[in-house]
Amino acid sequence: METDVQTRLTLALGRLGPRLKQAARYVLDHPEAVALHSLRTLAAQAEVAPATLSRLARAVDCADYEEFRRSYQARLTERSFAARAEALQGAGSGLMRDQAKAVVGNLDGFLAEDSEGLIERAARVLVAAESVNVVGMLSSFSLAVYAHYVASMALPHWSLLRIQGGSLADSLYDLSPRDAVLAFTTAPYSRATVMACRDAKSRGATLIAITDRRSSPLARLADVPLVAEAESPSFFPSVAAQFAVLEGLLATVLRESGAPALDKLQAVEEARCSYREFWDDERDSITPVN
Amino acid sequence: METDVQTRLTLALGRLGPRLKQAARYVLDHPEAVALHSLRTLAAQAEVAPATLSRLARAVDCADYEEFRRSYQARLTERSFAARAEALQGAGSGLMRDQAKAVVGNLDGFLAEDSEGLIERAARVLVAAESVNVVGMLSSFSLAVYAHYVASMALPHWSLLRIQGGSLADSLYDLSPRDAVLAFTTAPYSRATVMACRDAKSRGATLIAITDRRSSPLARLADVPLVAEAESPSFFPSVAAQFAVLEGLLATVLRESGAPALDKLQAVEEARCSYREFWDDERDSITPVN
DNA sequence: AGCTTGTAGGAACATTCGTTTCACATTTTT
DNA sequence: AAAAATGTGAAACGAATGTTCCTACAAGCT
Repeated sequence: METDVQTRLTLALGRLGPRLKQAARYVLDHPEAVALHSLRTLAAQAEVAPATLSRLARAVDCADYEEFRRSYQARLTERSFAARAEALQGAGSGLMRDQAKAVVGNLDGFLAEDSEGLIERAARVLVAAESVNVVGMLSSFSLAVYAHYVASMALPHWSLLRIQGGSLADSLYDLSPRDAVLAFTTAPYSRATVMACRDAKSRGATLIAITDRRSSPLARLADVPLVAEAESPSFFPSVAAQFAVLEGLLATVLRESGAPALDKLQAVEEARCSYREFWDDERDSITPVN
Repeated sequence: METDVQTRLTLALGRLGPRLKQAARYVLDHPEAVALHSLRTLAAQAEVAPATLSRLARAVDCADYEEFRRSYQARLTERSFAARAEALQGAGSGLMRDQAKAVVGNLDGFLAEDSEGLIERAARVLVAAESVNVVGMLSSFSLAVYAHYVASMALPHWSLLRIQGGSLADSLYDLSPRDAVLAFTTAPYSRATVMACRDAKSRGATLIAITDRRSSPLARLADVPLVAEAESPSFFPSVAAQFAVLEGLLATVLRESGAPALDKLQAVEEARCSYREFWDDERDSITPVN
């Protein structure tokens, strides 16, 4: 039986001690590092004693650390052959590659503008606002969900607007000029979202919009329009680039909100330790099926 | 002026002595050998004295042989979009720019593997499955929401698993080996998601997982693991790259499912024309405020 | 011829490599 | 509770690494 070292390593994870497991994790996540760096530098990267890696190699039935490493070198050369073949093949069949290229292109388009300045302005607005109302429908709903999730960990004055009774505009009746709206839309634009934003603006609220075109209804309406295209090789628009923009915005907001927000984030992180613990504990009892 | 070492080597070929030229030829023909083997073994392969390689490194303006080798290691690690990621760097050092770089980096990490093959395999599973169950919690919930949204337009046998009564495992009781699960997780891994997937696997269902590390519980459990890192300059993980992967997967699934799915998509598109119309009509009446 | 210049191989060098040993801490068993 | 078994890090070991001398050789010049 000639199984891959990477596979053997995965299977072995259960019966390894804590430090060996830590080393194995690092190796699983950074296979190329094994091939390219020395045992000692790899140990430093994994924050593990050199001897641990030597032991790890033998824990997966390698005679040597050298044998262990050779298998990763092989992996790397094979991979590069495959990549070369892929590159030679060109634009024909790589749907995933096209998708990735489109996403990077969309992101590029956003960065071409004064992205940093726009993000800063948007972040200041969101930090200063008395309440932030997140809106997004259809394909943009996932953006709204994500913004709400991150905010729920550190930003108490953020809330997600949901549809209730056909329209969500009702939720905005009590908006004041000191409030803000964070809205997401891509074509085809949701009637509900656009109407909610117009309503909010009419009440004096500040509007931050992440949208796909400068000509979109929200881009024209927004005080700070963040435009990232949704180009993709397939029928439906891509939201990945807009997610990147949203993440950048959220990161900036968290930085600007200072200590209180970060403290709260820390607290929530700690509260989640059970999950992390669970991950460590359970991995032993999970039996691979394939 | 920072040209590639391989290029500099080609240009230098003329002004090199016979043995140095012989060494240079071997290096040009076997670039990966420089990255993977030691100076001495490489010298043996090229049938050249060790010192010659040391000299060769300096002949192309490298301070060290180590610097020389590093450039070849980078070549191997180099990911298709690395150049563009570098280009994104630009002058400013803003948070948004770092975020964008991280996202592109995460995406590259995925493309570096046999991404196309994995996506194809995953797509075939999802198309063949009798039912597809989408699972994702916490920050990954947005991915699940998006997958469900796209599927709701064209793929009738897809459904989104939600928490009901504390656990979502209940929804999986009737899974058979002909069903599939599409799961999303990033650290900290949701207990509910992992348990649901273990349950599904124990019932024989096929598991497709988009996750952040090869050592994550789902990567180990999955029949087709799609690993895109969630690296980001801030505290919370980035899901943008995973969205790109998901979009690529969905696009492939739609292509594979053939005419029926596309017809349905078309129908839904038409049903949404009202929105598009609305957008066209309203654009004139909305007055920009900033 | 003699002298200079440039190139290459071999040996010695300090450094770094992977390995092993041993002592200590932790866990499990008796 | 004591004892055995296991996992781990620090230090020491020989082997291998990359570098730097030094010498030998060949070609070009006066």
